[in-house]
Amino acid sequence: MRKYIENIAGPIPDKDWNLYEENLTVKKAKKGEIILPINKKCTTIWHLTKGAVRKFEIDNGVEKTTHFYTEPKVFTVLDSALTDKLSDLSIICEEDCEFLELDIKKLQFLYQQSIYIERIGRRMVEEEFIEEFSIRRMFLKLSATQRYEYMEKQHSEIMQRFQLKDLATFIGVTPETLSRLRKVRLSV
Amino acid sequence: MRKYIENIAGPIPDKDWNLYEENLTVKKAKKGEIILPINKKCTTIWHLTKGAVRKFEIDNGVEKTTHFYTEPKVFTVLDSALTDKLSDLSIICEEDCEFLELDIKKLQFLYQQSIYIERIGRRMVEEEFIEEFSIRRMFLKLSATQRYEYMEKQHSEIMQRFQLKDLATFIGVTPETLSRLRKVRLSV
DNA sequence: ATTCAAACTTATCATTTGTCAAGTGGTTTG
DNA sequence: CAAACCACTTGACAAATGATAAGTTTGAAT
Repeated sequence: MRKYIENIAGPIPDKDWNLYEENLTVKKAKKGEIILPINKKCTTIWHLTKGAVRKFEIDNGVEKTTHFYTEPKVFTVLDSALTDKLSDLSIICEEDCEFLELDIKKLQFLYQQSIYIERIGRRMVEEEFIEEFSIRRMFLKLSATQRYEYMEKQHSEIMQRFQLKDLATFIGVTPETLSRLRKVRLSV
Repeated sequence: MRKYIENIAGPIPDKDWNLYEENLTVKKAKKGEIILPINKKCTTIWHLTKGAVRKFEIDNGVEKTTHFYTEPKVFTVLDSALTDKLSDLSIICEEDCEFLELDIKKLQFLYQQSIYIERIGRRMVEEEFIEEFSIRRMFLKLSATQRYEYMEKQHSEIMQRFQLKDLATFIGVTPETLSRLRKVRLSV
């Protein structure tokens, strides 16, 4: 996990890393477990060291997947973690998972102790922002079929570790439509 | 501009703010001017103090608007600014504008001098991330008509200061379709 | 191994949106 | 002032997608 973070945030002195690490708690969760339910305040930064999780919202009773994460990855529900708002997203384990958990209040305290930890925060969010924007551009410039093909090529791991119905809502179509897109694609 | 930034990033000591401010350069641009062309590396953080600008990409010869900004606002093209990649976005002034410009290399140097400036960076990107995600959710859960109504209610300033054809591509429809959505809406 | 539930596919039909083409109104420019 | 341009609208038709319902396959649990 240190290597993963340093790869994004740059080298971190041992002293600062130890301070960060001291505040991490090991957790495990089984496939199907919900690590954050909807309408609960998010107070945790998860460091996914093993497994796969999925973030989704409920829209008129239907799950709409917003993110797929596989190890190694650091994630949270940012607007709930930064404010007093309850999360309108839920996070579920799609495989047996292992995490290092970090309390958001502790992190905000650590930000004051170490410019390197503040930098971890900045760099992680910068990368997430770029990823988030690239997903929106996928909607602006690609048709549903092209979005499926893009995910297939650029994020093939997602195709293997998550369900098609969840990929469907992620790319903004119904599962039935995705099924049709795949059929057409095979016959070409 | 200091007030705007402190409102997001929290109070900043005079010493650190002065360091930040010393590196800002005043610039003006007329309506229609392109402050960042496509295929040029982005090296600037703009602080928009007056006016309105629009970010767009070119998709098969057609402009697709990705962002609308009005004063006060801080913006850049993050992936180009952080890497050596050329920008695939362009930024154009939709009104006569005034900016405070900050060189990205200077900012990265400043990050090492002041944890408060590092914090400005983190907090600004956190807010941008949340905004970016909320736009994507608009695509996931709203129809084209609902996206238009959402923009009308939540971002009425955009309706007044930008063109409908650009709002159309921003919400992911053709200008013709937006025109029809508006017509239906009026008759209801 | 059998059973059951859920994921995935298929089909039909209605709705939404895109494409292409033309028309209107306002603004700019020579 | 006239001409040209641009934003916006409208219309007709084609293509893409959603909704509903039913059928098939897969995988998990007993």
